[in-house]
Order: sequence, then structure tokens, then C-alpha cells
Amino acid sequence: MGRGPLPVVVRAYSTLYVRTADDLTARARIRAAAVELFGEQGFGVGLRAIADRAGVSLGLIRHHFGSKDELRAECDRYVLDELERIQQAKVGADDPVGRMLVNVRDADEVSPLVGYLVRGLQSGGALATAFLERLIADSASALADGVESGMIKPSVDPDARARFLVLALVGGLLLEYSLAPAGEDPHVTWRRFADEATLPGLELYTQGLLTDREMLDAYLDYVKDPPADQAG
Amino acid sequence: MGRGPLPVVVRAYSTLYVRTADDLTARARIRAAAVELFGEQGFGVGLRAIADRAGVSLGLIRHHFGSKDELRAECDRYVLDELERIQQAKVGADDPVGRMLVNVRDADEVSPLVGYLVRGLQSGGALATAFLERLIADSASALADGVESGMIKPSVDPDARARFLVLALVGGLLLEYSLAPAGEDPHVTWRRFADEATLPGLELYTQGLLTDREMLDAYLDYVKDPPADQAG
DNA sequence: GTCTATATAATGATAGAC
DNA sequence: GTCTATCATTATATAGAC
Repeated sequence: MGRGPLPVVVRAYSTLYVRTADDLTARARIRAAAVELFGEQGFGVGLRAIADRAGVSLGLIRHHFGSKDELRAECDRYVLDELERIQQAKVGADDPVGRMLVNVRDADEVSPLVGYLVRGLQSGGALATAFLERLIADSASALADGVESGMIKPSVDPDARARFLVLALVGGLLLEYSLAPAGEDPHVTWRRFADEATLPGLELYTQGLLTDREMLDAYLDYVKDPPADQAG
Repeated sequence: MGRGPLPVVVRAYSTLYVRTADDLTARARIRAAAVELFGEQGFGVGLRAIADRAGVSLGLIRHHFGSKDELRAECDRYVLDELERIQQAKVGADDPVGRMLVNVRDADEVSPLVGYLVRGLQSGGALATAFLERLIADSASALADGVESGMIKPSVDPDARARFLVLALVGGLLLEYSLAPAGEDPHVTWRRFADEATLPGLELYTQGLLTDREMLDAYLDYVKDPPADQAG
């Protein structure tokens, strides 16, 4: 590891969302307005509000996207692609655990995308499934690397562990959003979760919670030899 | 601990939701229908659908509850009270860690309440705040008991740890719901999460994840003596 | 490509009869 | 307490002018 307390991350996504609305075509303005408003107010937001923010008429949304569902689907694809692009820029991070933790600690300048992603995860649907399954697969791979290099302890079920860790971390972040004051900047909420979660997270990852193996061993026995009245 | 692999829990809530709709007053039927439909389809569901399921007219909802918001508020209070009642029946559980884990493993026959709770947690609002803050306080207390009795390792920030653990566990469960097929029985989803999460959860709680203290110590140093360009 | 105007359906709120 | 009938608003979807 370098000098810093946590792995340093390549910050190469400064051109993500800083184009002003004027530079975009009407179609792109509509999509950008939809991503913002869906993220700020949820998917119940009306097409008129989107048209207003984009500075276009209601009819033009219909012309370009056909229906609200198709607009939503295009926003899903767009957000997923942008997040993929951002993650590619971060691949320079220097170790597997760092890649996982750093995604919680460092996430600037992506507020509209984060807000939309949060809404999408809360609502389920295609975006949530695609995003989480990809994240779980990436984490499983990173954890396997860590096990091989000796940084991470092995697990009796590595895939289940990767899934559990991702759901817990992302789910905790999501709950932080649910508890946040309405209308708070997504970036502020994200940052607060990072501040609150890093210490107990590292502590848990380092020392665990229980002082002995009794419960784990009991459960492993239970799985191997379940009680008769529970067997299928 | 007794013979079983996990602490056995008093199952004393069999009268929770098994009254048939016919036994209830119209007001209670409306509330029950609202809890079910809000849980199944979210808070966007119309008052007409609720009236239909309750077997009453639209006007009667207005007569008893005044507005949709007031109906929603009453459902919040009702669900929170019922969950409190269920938890009281479980207080017989015999150790603090068991109380925490068992809430994930054992949760039968409360599907409508769980469905509503999940929607409430995803939407934020009064129910989510009240439920989580209470759960965090209970868990902090249980963890403190466990530390005192030697079952749980101490933490440098016990309150932050309790909050982190609750948000992670509840948030993971919430994400399982987001990923579940639309319309799946909440109980089935809950059970699947318990099956998937118990092993990696116990493993993480028992052995942690990292093989050495390097990252934790580095972060503790970082907190104690932050870099100049980050100081406020 | 972009707009205005309108159709159609659904919502919550209300008034008043029984 | 319970109902029917209606209002005002808002949603998306559509048609057609420029």
C-alpha cells in the first residue's frame, strides 16, 4: 500500500455530468432532465415536469421516446452505462479490498446518477438486477484474488459471502437514503454513510464480532444434519 | 446454549393476523386491506382498490379516515404497534446475539406486516425512522450486554457499530425484496434471505474478513491525524 | 423537430341520500 | 354508518399544425 491510509483512486471522470444543458440536443436534455427528476422525486414524477425542466414540450417527449416506460428504460440503460464507464476509470485501484471499500468512500460529482440508482434499487426492476449482479460478480472475483494473495480469509461458500457483503453494504447505503431528509443532495447522504460506516465496517472486517466459534460451528452442524421436522 | 443450533424463540404471536376479514368492523377491514395493498403494490395504490378489497365503498374510507394521508398514517401506527407486540413476545430469547440473528431467521406468518414494512422502509418517512431507530437502540443495548458477558468483542465506537450492523442487515433484506420477482409472497423472500445470509453472516461475525489489522490501524491513524488538504 | 390542442382514463375529494 | 353520484385535478396518450 502507498502512503495514504486507503488506496488512492484514479479520478478520471470529471467530464461526466458537467456539460451544461445548453450544449445537449433536445433528446439528451430530456433524458438528463428525466434522470434528475426521477432521482429527486421518484418514478411517479410526471412527464410535464420533465418537459418543463428540459425546456421542451410534452409532445416532444412522446416524439422522441414514445412512452414514459420507454423513457424510463432509456434512462436505465444510460445510468448503467455511465456507472460502468466510471468504474472502468477506477480499475487502477491497487488491491481488491480497496476496490470494494473505496467505492463507498469515494464517490464525488455523480449526484444525479446516484440519486437515480438509489431510486432504481429501491424499486427493483431491470436496473437493480443488472447493477447488483454485476457488482456481486466483480466483488466475488476481487475477494477470490484477495484470498489467493493472503489478504482475505477463505470462506466455506465464497459466492454466498460475496452476495451477502454486497447486499449488506449497498443495502445499508440505501437505508441511509431512506432516513435522509427529503431533498438532501445525494452526494451529502453518500458521504455521511461513508463517514459513519468506514470505521465499524473495517472493525467488523478485521476482528469480527463474536469471541468464539460456537454459533458458527453449531450452524454448520445444523446445515449438515438438519432436524427431522424441517427436512423437505 | 440448549440442544438446538440456534436459540429457540417463543412463538406466541399466532393470533396476529389469522382473524378472517368477516370478524372485523368495516373500519378495521379497511385498515387491513390498506396494509395488504400498500404492501403488495406500494403506496401509489388507489383508494378504490382498497375499498374493493375491504368490501366497502369509496365514501366510507373518507368517512372513517378523512384522507389517503391519514389512512396511511394510521397504517403506519398499526404496523409499528403490531411489530412491537410481536417483538415483546420474543423477548424470551435467551441471549443478545441470538435476539439479533433470530429476527432474521424466524419470521413466520407476518407477511402483510412485512410487506408493508418493506415498502415503508424503501419510501422513508415516519415508519422507517421510528422502526430503525428503535431497532438500532435495541441492538446497541443487546450488543453492550454481549460485550459485558464476554460473547461480543468490544468496539471503539459501540453506537456506530450497532447502527452499521442494523442498517447492513435490514438493508440487505430490503435489497433481497427489490430483487425478488414481482408479487412474490413477502414471507418467501424473507425466508430466502435468511437461508442465504445466515452462513456468510455468522462466518463474518466469527472470523471477520481481513487477515491482518493493517487497514483498520491505517484508518484509525487517518481519523486521528487527517491530511492537511482534507481538514475543515 | 417542435409545438398546441385535445382525448381518455384514473385519481382523491366532496356532497348529499338513506 | 354506509352508500351513490359527481367534481376537479392530473396523468398519459394522441392528432395534427407549422
